[in-house]
Amino acid sequence: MSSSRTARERVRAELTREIADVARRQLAVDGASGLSLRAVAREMGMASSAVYRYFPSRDDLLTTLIIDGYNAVGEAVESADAAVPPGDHGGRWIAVCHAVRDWALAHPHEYALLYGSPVPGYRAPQDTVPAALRDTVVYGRIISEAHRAGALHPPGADPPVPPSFAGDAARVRELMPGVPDDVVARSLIAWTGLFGWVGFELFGQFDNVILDRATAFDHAMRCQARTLGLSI
Amino acid sequence: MSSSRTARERVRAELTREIADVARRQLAVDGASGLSLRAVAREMGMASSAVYRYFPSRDDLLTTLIIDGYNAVGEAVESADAAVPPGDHGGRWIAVCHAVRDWALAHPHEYALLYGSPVPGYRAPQDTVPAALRDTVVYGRIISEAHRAGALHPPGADPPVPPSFAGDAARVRELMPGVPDDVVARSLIAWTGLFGWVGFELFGQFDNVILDRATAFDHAMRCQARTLGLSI
DNA sequence: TGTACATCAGTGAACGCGCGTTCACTGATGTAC
DNA sequence: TGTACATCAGTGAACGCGCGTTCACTGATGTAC
Repeated sequence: MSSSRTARERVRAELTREIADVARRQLAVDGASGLSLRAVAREMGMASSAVYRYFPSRDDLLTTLIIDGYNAVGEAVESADAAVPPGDHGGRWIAVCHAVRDWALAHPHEYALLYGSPVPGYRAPQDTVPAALRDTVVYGRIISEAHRAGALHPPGADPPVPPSFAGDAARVRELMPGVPDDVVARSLIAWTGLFGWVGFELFGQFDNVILDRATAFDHAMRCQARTLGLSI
Repeated sequence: MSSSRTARERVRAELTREIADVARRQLAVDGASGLSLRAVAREMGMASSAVYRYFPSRDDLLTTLIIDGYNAVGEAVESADAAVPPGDHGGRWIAVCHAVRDWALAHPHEYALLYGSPVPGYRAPQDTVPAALRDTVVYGRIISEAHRAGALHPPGADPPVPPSFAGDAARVRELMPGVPDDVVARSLIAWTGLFGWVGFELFGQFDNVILDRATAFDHAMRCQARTLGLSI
């Protein structure tokens, strides 16, 4: 009977999800290298060997968590972007910035797993790539649309783009169609600046120095918008 | 005899240093969470318990590595800065950027230890703070001197600095005396942008996208210089 | 609808490993008279 | 200068722990006739 077959499969899918959830909770407490299959099994109330019915190894579990994490950031960024009128490109940028930071503050260990030091001994498979690009796609769309709308007015001339940058610019341009090389360069700077700021805040570099972090962050990202040529 | 006393003390100091060196080498291979006192002892050819004569715990060893790491970056940044004429503030900024990136590429795991996700279960003591600020001090001096020399000409007006930023700006200003709040804000952006870029490059976010990394980095930091108002 | 068989989930014991840290000890090095 | 004593470095065994992964197994669930 096909309905009972899907019943078994549904249970399986649910348990798989539950294991990932438990693992994510442990990740949130102990960090990536503290994640262990045995601890997950313990919390699930099952034998450690049983987990292997669902994930063939610890690394596979980790890969799942990474993909889920990228998707979670991606979703947060997508809905933050969608909540702003499409023509308000500066507002969309700011919304995306706050979405990234808010998610990072809410899930620090998960953020560290995605954007921090790589887990020793673990090499991410290519499966993570599409999920990893989800937030970047949104960002690219904002820049691309702003450019097409003629809404980018950077305050000054950048140094001339070196010709050898062309190849990299072309690859990045797949995410922001129609945008010239100098805008690509500026966009990269703003994007890495966003994650650099969030990383500094999260990993302790701002301790005892920057205290009113929401204010500083918001202002910094508004400055970035200005530099990008977006009006806010 | 005081000379023999210092002889013993010299041996002790040397062994302490050697243990740290071995640990640093292992850190470079396995990353921070792969560092173990037992493995260090093994490579030193001594009993694992003997290491406790030199470092009271694994965390103390880690603290030493962190402090040494910050000092190494600091030194690299200091000498890069010193190699450029003091009046060439833009050149000094670029030199500092490359010093940070070069050091990071040469010591990726150590960089991750300093600027990446914190090691789970380890809390850095306050002893690391002065070393951690060494590179920042150099940066602050460049900005401060450029400002005093009237060499900062940012290309456009930033959004107005929110009044609640004043406290944080004052704290940062201890590292860059005499600099107004808006310059402080821009400086923070460029600084976090530098580390954000290096982090992206080191932790794999640029894989398959940015390939000619030296070119892209150099150009990006030159753009940052322009945004800061430095001439290059 | 009922029965024989195949598939799958979960168990529990085991393998082999490495870790941080403690502790009583042996020798060697330094100190005081 | 020589001897008795104190300090220190280093040993090796042990404690107690947790880990990833394998494997032969028991039952339960699903399938085919």
